[in-house]
Amino acid sequence: MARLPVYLRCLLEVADTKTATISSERMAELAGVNAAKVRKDLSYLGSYGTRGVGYDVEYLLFQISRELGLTQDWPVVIVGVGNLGHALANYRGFSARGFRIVALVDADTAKVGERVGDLAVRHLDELPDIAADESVAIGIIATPAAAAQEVADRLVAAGVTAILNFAPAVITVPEGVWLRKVDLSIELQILSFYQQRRMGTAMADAVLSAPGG
Amino acid sequence: MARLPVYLRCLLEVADTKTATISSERMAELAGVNAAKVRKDLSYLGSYGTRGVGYDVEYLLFQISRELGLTQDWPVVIVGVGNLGHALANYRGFSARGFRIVALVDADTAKVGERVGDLAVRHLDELPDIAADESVAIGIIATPAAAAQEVADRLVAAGVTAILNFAPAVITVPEGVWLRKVDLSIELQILSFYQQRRMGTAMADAVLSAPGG
DNA sequence: GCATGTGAATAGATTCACAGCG
DNA sequence: CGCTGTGAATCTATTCACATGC
Repeated sequence: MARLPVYLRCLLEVADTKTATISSERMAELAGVNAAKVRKDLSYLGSYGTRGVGYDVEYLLFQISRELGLTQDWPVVIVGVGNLGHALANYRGFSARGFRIVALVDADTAKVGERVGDLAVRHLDELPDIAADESVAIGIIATPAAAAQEVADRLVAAGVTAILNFAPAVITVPEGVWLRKVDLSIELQILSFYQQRRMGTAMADAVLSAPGG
Repeated sequence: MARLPVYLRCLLEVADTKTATISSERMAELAGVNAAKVRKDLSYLGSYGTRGVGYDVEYLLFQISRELGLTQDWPVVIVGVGNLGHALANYRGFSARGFRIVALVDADTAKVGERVGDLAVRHLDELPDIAADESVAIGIIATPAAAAQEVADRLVAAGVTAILNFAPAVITVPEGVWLRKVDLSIELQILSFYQQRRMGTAMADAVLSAPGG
């Protein structure tokens, strides 16, 4: 369920305000979804609500954290230390949720040794050692598109079983390895698509409402 | 249709290899989806394929570009010039698709004047002027979560009708404004969720297959 | 013959509406 | 009485399977 992390964030905000319980309706408002959806989603975790009252904020926080595996910390390696790799390495949202960046690697020897925050960039060839030493569970690909598939293959070979791909390329991984992708350019193209359609209809409307149209 | 940009990218790659036509099956392979889905998606644009042959690569490229509104360029403003804002400002994938970053703005006066690539950071208060002068169509929010809603309100007030939100917060916009969000931390949490479940089942399997289990 | 385009079938997600419980 | 939990209804997306046309 891709919405659990959103609920988690909402609950953390609510917990700050010393609110003890929350209704599905209030939660839906905060999360920007339908109340029935909230209840159905939460019911998959078990019956953690109280009828007539709502959900206990602290208890639900714990249950969702546990379900998402956030009660343990996950060592993460970032491959590709360009602009995006830098930004991801410094992104506070990761550490706030128990994701610990344990290594930055790059294929470019010129970048090896460069310091980013607490870490020094290491070479891609060291990936197997790093993965083994640090028990890396998640790999982030922040390389150019052309390198993405090879990097994915190397991550898998090193034993990494979950990959987040920021490179604008479709990559394939073996059965049993989880893969998610974020394509920044695609997000803008989707917005462009809607803007484009708006203009199409705006023009059509203008024509239709024009005198004599 | 969120898959059109993926098809576009695949077609661009194929076009580089001087291939004149492409079948839905080959396209599906490149895009990592089902062939029937490709055909159904493309059929919404019109009947641009030839039975027994496939799709003309150049023609389809043009049709998809047009549908996505990529035949014109879209002025984009980025709000928030932290690590992520920097990375987005330098991201080549945007300009490659006709998205032109025309301004970087930040609420922090200490950042105003700082140069990032060709642009100097301007103050958030200048947003209405910038939006009007540059006909900004798309705004990108790369601020901390706490500032996101106010920035969105300001973008809307300045006439921006499409917003891409990178801040980890649910924001609301008026009817007629398109909003998409990318939450980096949520993507990792989803992977964590699957890893967590894998461990759960791995343990269950281990127990079940243990001698006497 | 071969690959598209598309109705029909299926699967999945969302919403409704209300029974059940505190 | 209020709010959860959930079966049923609805809507949307995906896949199948084949008629259609080059």
